[in-house]
Amino acid sequence: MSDPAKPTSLADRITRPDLDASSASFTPTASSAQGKSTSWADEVASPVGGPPPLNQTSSSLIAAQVDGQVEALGGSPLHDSREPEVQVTLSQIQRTLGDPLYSVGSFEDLGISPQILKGIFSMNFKKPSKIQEKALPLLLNDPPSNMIAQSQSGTGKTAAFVITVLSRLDYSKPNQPQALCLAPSRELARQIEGVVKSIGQFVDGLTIQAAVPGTVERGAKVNAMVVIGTPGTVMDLIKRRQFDATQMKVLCLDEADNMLDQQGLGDQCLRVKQMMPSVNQILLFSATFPEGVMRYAQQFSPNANEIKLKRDELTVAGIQQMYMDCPSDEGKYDILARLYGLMTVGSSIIFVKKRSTADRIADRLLKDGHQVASVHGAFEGGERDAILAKFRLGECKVLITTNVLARGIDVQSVSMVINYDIPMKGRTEMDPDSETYLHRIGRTGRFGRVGVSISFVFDRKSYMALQEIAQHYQIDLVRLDVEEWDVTEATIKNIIKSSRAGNNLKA
DNA sequence: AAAAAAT
Repeated sequence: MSDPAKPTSLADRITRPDLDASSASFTPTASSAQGKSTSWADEVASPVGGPPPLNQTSSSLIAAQVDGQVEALGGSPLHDSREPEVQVTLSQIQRTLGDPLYSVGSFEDLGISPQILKGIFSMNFKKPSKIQEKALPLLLNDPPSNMIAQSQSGTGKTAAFVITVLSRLDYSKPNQPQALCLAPSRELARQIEGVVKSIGQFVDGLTIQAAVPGTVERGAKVNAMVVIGTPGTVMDLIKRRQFDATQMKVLCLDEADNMLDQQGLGDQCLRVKQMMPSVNQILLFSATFPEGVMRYAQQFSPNANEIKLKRDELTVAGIQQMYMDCPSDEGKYDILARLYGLMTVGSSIIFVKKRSTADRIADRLLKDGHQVASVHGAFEGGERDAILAKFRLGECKVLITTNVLARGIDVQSVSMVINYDIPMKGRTEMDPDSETYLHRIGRTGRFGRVGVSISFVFDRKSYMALQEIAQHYQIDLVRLDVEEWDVTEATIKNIIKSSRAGNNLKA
């Protein structure tokens, strides 16, 4: 699409066939439209063959938008009017059973036990979120039916399946594993374990156990009613006969698209499922279900009721998505260091691609006098638990990590997420990873709060990757200008302050 | 490349 009749230096540099500035999802800033900045990203965004880009974003506008969002939250961040409508598809079986497809207005209407209800309210849940009000009647209906449920990050998927699991247990068999939840990382499994403990704290006789590396001694038995684990460890324990899975009733995969898609993980999940002959309810939950994986998911969880979202309904409105273009790959570090002050207003997570980058950046920030921690798969299990515990407590406010923490982790004080490296699929580095992007930024803006995500781009490839992600979700990203640091800083600060106000609403 | 299992 670049015009060969106009072989400008710009066109030479950016041979970009499908970029049309008029349809680009990026929102250029004032400086780019004025041609003031010389950044290559501006050049990409400026007309190659199309009309000049619109110029509508200013920091004051951003601040106003964010203020409006905080306003819209009202008194309850748990009840977010911005959540999109979900599309519910009933399985054939469900249709013949009559129509349980109503929304409950309150947790009391679900008919769950008073003990579980007490646990729900003790977690400060007041009303069911959109996904909860749609999914729970189907999940709790008898006989049990399978479910594939999609909902945005931070809208209460975990609580939905935990309530279901607790409602399915036979409390006369305290030493018999009856429900299994699997997650793609140790940290997420631990977190779910915590939610089960919280919601189940008033349930008499409930037993809960984590099955992640290092939690089950060799030769010891897994004999809790609810087991939460990672696939490898669980498979291992079943094979060694430390874990009797024969009476298992409910199998739940959190981050199901990741669990079924990823080579290795998918195999392990399938094998675990095959070792559980009496399972009668298979639950798959995620914020993302790419089409290819969805088909496999439907095989894994046959005849499931489905709750789906459209692609452009996946992003959470409370997350202000921004980007910053950096002078070079190495130049990203200086920008990051300059952002440190803002990162500690709330808590922040910095995502990088490689473990080695996480180590390198963490070391350098520490040397430069900044307090940060890093965590990734090379750390020993106990150490990983300890670092995350510190982060949750706010004792450590800046965490540098890999995709290990991209999914599911719920730390409500996180007001900023930085994509130091844009997430990419595969080894070839050609495919932007839209799903991982969405999950990463979903670490902030949870349960109706506001947050900021800043993605670093530094060359044509990284810019185009981000551009593609923005187009995938049909969203605008706001450009932060390195040249106008004061404005940039004020803009971010404004949003983060709103985020903290949002937190206070909960109290 | 990272993750998830150890061996």
